[in-house]
Amino acid sequence: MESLVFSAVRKKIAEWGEDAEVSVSLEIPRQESHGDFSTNAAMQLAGRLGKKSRAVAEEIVSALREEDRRGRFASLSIAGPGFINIVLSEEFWREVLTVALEKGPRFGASKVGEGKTVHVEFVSANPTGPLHVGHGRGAAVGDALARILEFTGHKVVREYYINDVGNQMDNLGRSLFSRYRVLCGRSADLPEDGYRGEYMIELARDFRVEVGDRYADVPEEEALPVFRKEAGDRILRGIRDDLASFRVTYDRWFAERDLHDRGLVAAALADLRERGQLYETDGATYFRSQALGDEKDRVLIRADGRTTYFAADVAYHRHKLREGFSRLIDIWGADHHGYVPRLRAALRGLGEDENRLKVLLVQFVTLIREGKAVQMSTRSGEFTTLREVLDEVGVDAARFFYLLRSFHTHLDFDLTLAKTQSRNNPVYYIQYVHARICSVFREAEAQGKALNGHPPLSLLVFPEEVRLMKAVARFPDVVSECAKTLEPHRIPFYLLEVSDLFHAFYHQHRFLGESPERTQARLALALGVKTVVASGLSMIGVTAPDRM
RNA sequence: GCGCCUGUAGCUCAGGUGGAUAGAGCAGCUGCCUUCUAAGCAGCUGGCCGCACGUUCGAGUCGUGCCAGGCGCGCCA
Repeated sequence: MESLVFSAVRKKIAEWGEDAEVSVSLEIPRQESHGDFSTNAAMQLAGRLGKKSRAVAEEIVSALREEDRRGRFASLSIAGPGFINIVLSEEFWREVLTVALEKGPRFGASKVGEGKTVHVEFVSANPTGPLHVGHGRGAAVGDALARILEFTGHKVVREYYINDVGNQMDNLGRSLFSRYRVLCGRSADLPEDGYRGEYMIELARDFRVEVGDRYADVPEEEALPVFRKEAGDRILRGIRDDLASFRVTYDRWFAERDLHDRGLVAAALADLRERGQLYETDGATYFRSQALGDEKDRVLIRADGRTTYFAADVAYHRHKLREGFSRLIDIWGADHHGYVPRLRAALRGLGEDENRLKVLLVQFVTLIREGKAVQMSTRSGEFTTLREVLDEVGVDAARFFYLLRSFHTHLDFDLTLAKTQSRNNPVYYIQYVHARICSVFREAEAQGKALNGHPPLSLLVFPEEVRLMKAVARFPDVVSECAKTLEPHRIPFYLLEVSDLFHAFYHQHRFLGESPERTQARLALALGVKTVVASGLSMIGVTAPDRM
């Protein structure tokens, strides 16, 4: 559709013998009265040709008229400084609606990603405590992107990287041991930087129910391996359950431990060493990251011989690239942004194409309740968990609110608004469209007017009807735009637009009670709307209810 | 000090590769339910797009410099 007009304009440019370097754009004007499409071609070309832009526009318009053998252009006009405004025939939009009805749930699906494999790593919170609201945003964004990429033909692997190695796990084990000892009636102090959240006490209680006081008097160093593992495993299980409740599932859970056990960290280090990227100072092994764009060189092996977290991460990304993914997408919290340059440096140091890696930094979330920010602090264990938010506002509202904002900006998550089951809540506004259409279909069925055969779409002539057809037709472009920019928030915004148009139509016109032909045509239109709404909602992981 | 993100209506935010009169929700004010779901519709009020230069036919959008907020700058993960 767009491409049709575009190529026609392009062709004219070529006929003039101009180099095609001129940047000509074709866009959907903000103002409805400026047509369905608009191009600035004449203004771009006028300077080059040394002619008046309106004169150039005249020539392009007449050329377009010749080109248009199938009568797709309802009108072509020149406006302002030389814009060419194009109005497509209503027949054109009916054709697109027909396509939407034929394709159903596959409408908007594409093959742009065919043959491409994408690895999406997201959340990957350390297994030291339950997921909080910030993780929820990463989960919503990562999952939505995965769904969008799949819909556009990519082969997607979703992965959770588990940081189950390092000081923090010892700390976690000690914290659990301490809580456990207290429950057993022994005295015990929490470690200095121990995890002091309420959940640790619950974990200790659960564990004690299973093993009794067996470890109560075992020396800490001896008990530690057991407690470290128990704590990590149990917390990870909780994370997995929370994510499942949030409708987020993974294809793989990748443990950092495995990288070490399989020798992948050593292999990555050896690789870098061979490429001359390492050197030693003060007993530690450094990576020459500064020369590759980082602000300074980074330690990979500490003076005491242990590898750093960064070393494992280098190995992890090297491993993923070697699996052959066309593209790696890492979704991180904004607090990790300083880490990006060193990781890119690592890829370059390994001789890999750093452009295969895309890191998306998701900005922070502030919970708002009754107009005031809810304070959070992971250290003291006082934070709002994802679970609590889900219990309070529900999965649909939570996912929707997380995705309603571009992840580049801070998110104020208004719990009070998300929770209201009223007209104020935009989730319901959209879901209501779906429920209303289903209701209409039920009623049509009951009256023996169900949709069948080939509805006479030529009866769709009212402005509200044409606007809806255009909105439905835009869906494939919205989806592919999301896949290109990796910006899922465009989906909810599109859905809100469609919903606006539908509710306006619904209020002004009736589906049933018109002539049988008109009823058929409008039911077809409703089905088209239902299709894109259901499809769009599924893209962001929100349900499309049949009734509300 | 350096780096990343952000600055648009009272509040929260949209504004495809620069385009024509800058949009939505909330909040506030008016109207509309004997008709397929009022979780809805129609309307009103509300703007120096942080500030200043620059690029050009044309800037919320691009560049530079300020100002403000958030987040980072470990042989932690």
